[in-house]
Amino acid sequence: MAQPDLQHRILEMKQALLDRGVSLTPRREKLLEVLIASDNHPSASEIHEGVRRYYPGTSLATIYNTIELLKETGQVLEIEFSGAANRYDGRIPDSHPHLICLECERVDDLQLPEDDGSLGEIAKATGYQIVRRRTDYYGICPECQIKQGGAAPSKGGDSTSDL
Amino acid sequence: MAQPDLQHRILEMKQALLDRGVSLTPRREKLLEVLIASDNHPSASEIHEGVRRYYPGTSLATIYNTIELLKETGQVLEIEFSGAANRYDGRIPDSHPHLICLECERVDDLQLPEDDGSLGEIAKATGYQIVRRRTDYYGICPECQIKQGGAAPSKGGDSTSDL
DNA sequence: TTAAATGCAAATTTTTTGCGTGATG
DNA sequence: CATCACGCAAAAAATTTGCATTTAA
Repeated sequence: MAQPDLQHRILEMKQALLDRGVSLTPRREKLLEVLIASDNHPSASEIHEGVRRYYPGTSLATIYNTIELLKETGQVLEIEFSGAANRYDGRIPDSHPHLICLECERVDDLQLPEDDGSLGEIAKATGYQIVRRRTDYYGICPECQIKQGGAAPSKGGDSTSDL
Repeated sequence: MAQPDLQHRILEMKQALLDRGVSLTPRREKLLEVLIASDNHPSASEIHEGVRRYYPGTSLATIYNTIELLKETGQVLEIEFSGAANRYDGRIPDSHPHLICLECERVDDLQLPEDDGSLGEIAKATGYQIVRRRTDYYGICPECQIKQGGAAPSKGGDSTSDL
């Protein structure tokens, strides 16, 4: 759970905060730990609960406040949702695609590389100055497929091509 | 403004609603018109204002209600945002990429084709049953670049490769 | 006349903000 | 002692829901 690269990420984030001139309070350090330890892109509320186990008095506003600092320093990727709470990716803070389960709301990283070359082409074709890309794949995760009574996901089942 | 294909889209949407068994009330017909007439992916509130010009008593709840029907019949694409209102694409209701201006919040369709073949590969690689994809490019639109005092967008300027 | 459509207002949810207090360098 | 961190509570904003009424097939 405390893999070396995850520890390294925590150090990176701490350094980024220090470089920005803010102080590393115990609550903030704990927040970084909780964020990085989570396997599933936690929401602000989930981070709050995690921090509260160690600092029960912590308020949600402080969580949002610190997340804002992390966003400003490029140390966390905010995955925005409309009806639901936003989710945060501290392990890989740069834009990358995600898989989102419509059933259980889990968010997984997608490891396949994106075609970054197309960004330049799109800028050229549209005149937009492009800052970042968001790509999400919405579907049903393997666990939820099983729960729904379907056969095993079988790694290559019939993917709907509904889009 | 009332291009033939746009008229056709309205007819398609009406038929889809009828097929679903709901009635085409005047308010709903006007909503379709407003949605399709808008060049810039209107929000529920903007649609509301448009409908209100003809039916002043219309409530926002009715707008949301009808949008929900359109979503259920696959006749509108909802582009969700966290801090801001969701936007709706009735002209092209199937998943396709969008360009979103961080400055003025305009939303443009991106015409470049997406690689749909990769959906199957991703399903195979992850076990997810994939339903749809969302791809958004966030940046600064040509107009806002000019307003910000930069040189003309020049169709191919330095696109930031920040992501 | 039965069910659907609608307006209105309240409720929900997430995130932000204002203000006062306390810790810290 | 001046600033930053923080808790608390209120505010904001978008969307949903409950309920009563009107409309319409």
